[in-house]
Amino acid sequence: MADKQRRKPGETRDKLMTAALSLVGKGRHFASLGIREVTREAGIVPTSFYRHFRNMDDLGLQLVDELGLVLRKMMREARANVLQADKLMAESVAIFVRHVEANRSFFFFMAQGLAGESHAVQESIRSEMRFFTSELANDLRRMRLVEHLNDRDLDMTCDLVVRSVAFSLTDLLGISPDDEYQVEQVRNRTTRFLQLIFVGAAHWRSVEGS
Amino acid sequence: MADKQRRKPGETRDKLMTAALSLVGKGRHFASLGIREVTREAGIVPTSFYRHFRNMDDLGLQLVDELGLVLRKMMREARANVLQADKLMAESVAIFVRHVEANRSFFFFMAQGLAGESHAVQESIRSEMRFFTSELANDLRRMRLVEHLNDRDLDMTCDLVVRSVAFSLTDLLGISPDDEYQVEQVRNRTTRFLQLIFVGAAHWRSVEGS
DNA sequence: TCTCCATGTGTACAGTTGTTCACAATATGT
DNA sequence: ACATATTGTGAACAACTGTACACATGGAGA
Repeated sequence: MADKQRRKPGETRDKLMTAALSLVGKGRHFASLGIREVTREAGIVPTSFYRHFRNMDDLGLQLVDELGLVLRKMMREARANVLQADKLMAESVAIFVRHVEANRSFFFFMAQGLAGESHAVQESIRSEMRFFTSELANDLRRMRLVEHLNDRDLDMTCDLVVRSVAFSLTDLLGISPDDEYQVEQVRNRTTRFLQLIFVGAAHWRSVEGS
Repeated sequence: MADKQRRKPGETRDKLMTAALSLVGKGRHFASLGIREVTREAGIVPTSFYRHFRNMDDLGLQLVDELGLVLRKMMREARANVLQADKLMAESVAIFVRHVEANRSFFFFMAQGLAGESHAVQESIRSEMRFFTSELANDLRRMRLVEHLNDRDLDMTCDLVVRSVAFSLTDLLGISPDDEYQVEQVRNRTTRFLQLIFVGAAHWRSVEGS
């Protein structure tokens, strides 16, 4: 296959991606990063960059792919740990916050890419979010918590949920991860957002005709 | 006062801000703009930049101020035109979309600044959103549409509304403003988001204790 | 009217950028 | 074990960057 890797499978490649991510994590904006800057951070000579990426946009796209893995891991953990329905939202939010803190740079990158980056990166992130939305819809359907909603309305609900959580990401990244008080604030607010949305979903049919 | 202006009150200053905004409107990210680039676009010599701004971050902050004016104008129009409660949300969303199309570059800048920009710009935009949220809460209170909610819950609801609309901004900016079909899609989806939220708000008390 | 000061210009410079090219090292397939 | 394709290196380049300085200009307050 075209997938047989180089001698050490993408060691420098990883170093470059990690370096870019690290710069983003330090507050730099991905759009303002240059090739030389990234290679410098990675401890690599600038020319080597081109062995792995065509340009910075290319690197961005590959970062989105890795971001996808992070998101999937998060989803898996949520599926495994969120069992009883009553704590569903609070726990999901807690898991989300934990993953954000564990992969801060990745989520920085995601938040930045959502608005304004190279159109390709933007579309990829949006696509990841759509995937997340549809998986969430599947889960909810399976848990039989929303049987009165048709597919379209369920999808809308999940879309709104994912968006709200994604927006909370902005809050979360704006505060220090050590400021447990503020983190708790974000957790609570996000949880209440979700509760509000689901209260709306529970009573949605009754006003659908209006 | 310290406000007595230069001979022509901030003509070049405006040219620089407009130039930066125009570049952002063309797809560039604000964080990646340079002084020379902006002055070139404005038809000004690079050195002149320093007569008006200390650096690009400074210019960004002043752009946020102008953005505030745009938002206030939008709010005023909404207040004047949204009269009957039944069309409230659809009409508000329509007004929002119209303003975005009329000031595309400004909203591009806002969407970019929400995540990642200089911390000061980010905080300013967030502050604008908070202001918007509290004004919305005041209006709803005055219209007596949400009398069963206490202040805290009303504020949460409005917060979620503003966030949802702000996220729709991302959708809106991702499509061509001429693609009326897609714009209509965004309008409809956003409206349904708001309806879902308000259905939730209407039934909120009943589950508050849970 | 004269003077001052905010504003705009031109030149200059050292540092950085993206990218090319020829070359060195090395793991892989045979 | 050898040839080859893949990966890393160093030097080089022209283009661009932010910023400093000395200077021109013209409106406002006296």
